[in-house]
Amino acid sequence: MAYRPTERTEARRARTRERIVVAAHALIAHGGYREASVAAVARRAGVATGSVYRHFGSKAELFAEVFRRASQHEVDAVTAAAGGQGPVVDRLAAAVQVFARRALRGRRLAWALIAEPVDPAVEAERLVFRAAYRDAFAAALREGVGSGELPGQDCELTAAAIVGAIAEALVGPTSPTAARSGDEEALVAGLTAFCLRSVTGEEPRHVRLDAA
Amino acid sequence: MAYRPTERTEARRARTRERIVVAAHALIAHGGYREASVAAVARRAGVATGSVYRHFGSKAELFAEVFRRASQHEVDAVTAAAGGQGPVVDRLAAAVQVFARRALRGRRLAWALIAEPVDPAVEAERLVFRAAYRDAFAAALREGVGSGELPGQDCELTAAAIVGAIAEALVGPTSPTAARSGDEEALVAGLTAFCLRSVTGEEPRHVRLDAA
DNA sequence: CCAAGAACTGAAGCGTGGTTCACTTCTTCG
DNA sequence: CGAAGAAGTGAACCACGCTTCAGTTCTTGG
Repeated sequence: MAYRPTERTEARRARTRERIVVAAHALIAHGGYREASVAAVARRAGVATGSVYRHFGSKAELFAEVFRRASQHEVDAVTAAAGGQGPVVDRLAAAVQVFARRALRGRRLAWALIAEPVDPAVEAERLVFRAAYRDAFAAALREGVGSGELPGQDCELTAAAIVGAIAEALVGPTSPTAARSGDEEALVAGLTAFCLRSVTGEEPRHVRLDAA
Repeated sequence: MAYRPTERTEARRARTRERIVVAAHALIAHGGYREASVAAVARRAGVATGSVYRHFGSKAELFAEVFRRASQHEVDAVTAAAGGQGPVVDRLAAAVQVFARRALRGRRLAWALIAEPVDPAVEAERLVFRAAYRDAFAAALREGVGSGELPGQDCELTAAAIVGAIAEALVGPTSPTAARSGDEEALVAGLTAFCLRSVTGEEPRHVRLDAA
């Protein structure tokens, strides 16, 4: 025998792998899934297309890792904001704002993470990602309901609805013009107000309709 | 000259076209965009694949029409519910419930209409569709704010957020288990409560954070 | 019935983009 | 240095599904 992988070569290998992930991330953040073909990723990473398959079994596997990393980063920020020590309402407001500001800062990436069409393997990562967001909100909500700071409600449902509301308002196709114009702070403020009303508001009596 | 299209043949042509649209709709409602290949649509409609192109310039054109029809149907129902005569709060509740119940009844179709990846031409139809939903809610909200029934708020933003919240809770990947278990009425009730709180609730004072 | 022309057919064409693989280059160690 | 074997290369391959089109069938008016 003659050649055995050594620390040096493994480090180089790891660095190449990293370059591929970074390149894929950059391409997704710029032009979404569409722009991030395997060939383009390889070109940007400075390797041959075939080399991508030395590090990842498939395109989906590569993208799953990119999603996992990017989403972890985002979720950590929101979870931290929601999980502090102050009043629950303040923490929820902070979490909404962190979510919204970060999404607005990197809108293309946010869309890719939240809504852009991806193949099933990557979709599975997204599910984890969105569930983590939901859980961050749900945990704070449960705490608030438990301590009496918030009225009784289905915390999981409220949390999911909040995630959907933010996503729609920020990156959805019906995003109000404010999301595209410069007034991002107004949008964030409005969204915060919406979310706080939705968790603290009293449900008014209303007619229950049976018609569908 | 000899052959001129007559009423009879035009009627047949229209019927064939209709069968194609219906077939595409059925396939989408069953298995989404994926299952609705041109070949499958043609097979189900009882025509050759090539014949589809006698009626539609492209697959996207066909699907745009299918989306337009299906979405119009849904939006009409929501708009009617939101646009009645009673108190705004009741109408909003009714609109949410109509939206939710219909989506739950045909979940696969709802997903296709609301969230499933489609190509740009169809996406344009979806934009119209979601905007119409938003507008139905926004109109009622503006009325409520105008009459003093609801507290002041950015009605467009609230409406978009409500659409997002419903979509996420019903068909999104973070949809709570209730959406999959049998207890759909509880889900609808919870969602209604969320939406009403979000439009009627008082925004509590909270610390405005500057950190992103 | 026949000619003209429209509708229909379905197999072949084609573009796209992920994946493979025979070959080259590089690294290690006796 | 030279053999062994891993990493890297990129052109060719291939699957998939929309689209086309030459040939066929159907409908109409003379």
